[in-house]
Amino acid sequence: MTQQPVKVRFAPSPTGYLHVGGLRTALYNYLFARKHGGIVVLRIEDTDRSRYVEGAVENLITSLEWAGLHFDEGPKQGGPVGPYTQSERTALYRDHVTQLLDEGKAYRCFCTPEELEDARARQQEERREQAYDRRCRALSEDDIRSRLQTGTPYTVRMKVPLGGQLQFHDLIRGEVSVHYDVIDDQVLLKSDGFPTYHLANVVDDHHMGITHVIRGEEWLPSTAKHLLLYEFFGWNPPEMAHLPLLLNEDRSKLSKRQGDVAVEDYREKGFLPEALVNFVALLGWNPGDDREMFTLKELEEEFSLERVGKAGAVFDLEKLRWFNAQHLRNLPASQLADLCTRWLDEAGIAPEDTEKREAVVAALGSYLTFPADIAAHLSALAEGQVEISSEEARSLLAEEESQQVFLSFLALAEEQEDWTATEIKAMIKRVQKETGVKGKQLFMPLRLALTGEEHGPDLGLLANLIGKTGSIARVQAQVR
RNA sequence: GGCGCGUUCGUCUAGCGGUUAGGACACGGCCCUCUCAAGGCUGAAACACGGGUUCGAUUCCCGUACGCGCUACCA
Repeated sequence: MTQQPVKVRFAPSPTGYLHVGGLRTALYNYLFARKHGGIVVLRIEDTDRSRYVEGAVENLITSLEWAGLHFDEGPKQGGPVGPYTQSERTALYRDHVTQLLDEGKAYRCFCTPEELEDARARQQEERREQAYDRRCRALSEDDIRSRLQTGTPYTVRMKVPLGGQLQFHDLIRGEVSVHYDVIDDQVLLKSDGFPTYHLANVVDDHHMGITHVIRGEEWLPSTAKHLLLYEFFGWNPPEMAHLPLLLNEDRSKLSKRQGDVAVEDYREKGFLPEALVNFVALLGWNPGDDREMFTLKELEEEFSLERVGKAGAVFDLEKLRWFNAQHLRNLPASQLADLCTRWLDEAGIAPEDTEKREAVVAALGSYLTFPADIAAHLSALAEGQVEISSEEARSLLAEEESQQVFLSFLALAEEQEDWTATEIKAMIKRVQKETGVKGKQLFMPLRLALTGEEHGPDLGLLANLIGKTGSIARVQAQVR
């Protein structure tokens, strides 16, 4: 492997959305490139025409950019080795197939999908190994010519050596060896003229100058085929690094059936890109110490493939929620207010009153896992009267002691000049002195009268946010 | 069925021959506190199993079990 500038790629197929596993693969590629001052390219692997999904590429790019992952080269921004969409590179693949055919390293296969299907079913039934029987590998020249003349559709398969084994070094797994006799004569060119993944990824990685292939573990078994192709073409293969899989709770490969897998699903649910990236980065990688909170920038400096583990990782939604709450809390008040803008508007807190909006989110920040959670806490601060729904609360408010507290509070509040949280706290202290009521008996009636809730942030803070007039009106409303 | 890869608390993980096996999420307790969150402290909780190698294995080697992946004219 020659020492050249690092160049990696994230090569998803446009199936409609970005899978969180794909996000992690993209992230690791991105981090590896950034760490080594290299280049990261986005390549679209759309060689399966039957799976074409409208708008999928745009969606993919939107999700990647939302996560903060920006590519140096790709279908949108172009680059020196484009195009970056495989369906636009078919001529290149055909040329390489022709070369292989000419050199006797590949052959035409005229078997129909039905025949292959039958053969497979039979092997399955007899519980034998499932592999193509290579019947077309031995076709005579005449045979091939006559079939071509009648226009019989065909595929092109690679001629895998009949014996021996191939060993390679994986940056994550170490030495891996595979025997040739268990490798199928893989189809390289489909009968519709499009290449399979196996051919296209090798041809593209080579021509795009990819130095490190970082991809999911599901590709490990076919890596031998890919390496064989490099050999056929006389090319230097890139370094290989196969990432452990992301798993469902039952430890199967993370799939749609068992929950959300699309990045956009998480986005819609109120997860922050910072949180999702942080969480997913730690699914398979760790910094070697106890740190867990990372920004993308920090990850760019810390990441290394050496610290990527080998075993699959269960996607634990509970921990992701925790990361979200942490990142939400780390946000400056202005940003948090922006995220909560919809609910602040609904609560009637004027958009121009940025000071109040930021004070509100600062007071409520530690209660939130998602921005939307703020709605549940805002009713206490909204305009108008509060509603006391529980019977228990109503009877507490009616108690003689509570009524004394209210009267004392009202008298002092009228004279109160400054309505800051600390002043209000001091004032409540005076209520305590006057009435002799303290602790829970003092605060709970006030809290209920002011907010209608029995739980919430510091009462001084809340009364400040409700304002002097509002506070007095609310307490007044509870006086018999 | 074949092949490959993997296996430390429920989950994410640290550990790279000698540790009271550490941290985080979740869970329990305590503290803080008017309350609820947050925060602090704390508790319970793991080396899949069997053989080697070694003075000594969670760590190295081999088997077994289990799990997962691949086995398409899908990626």
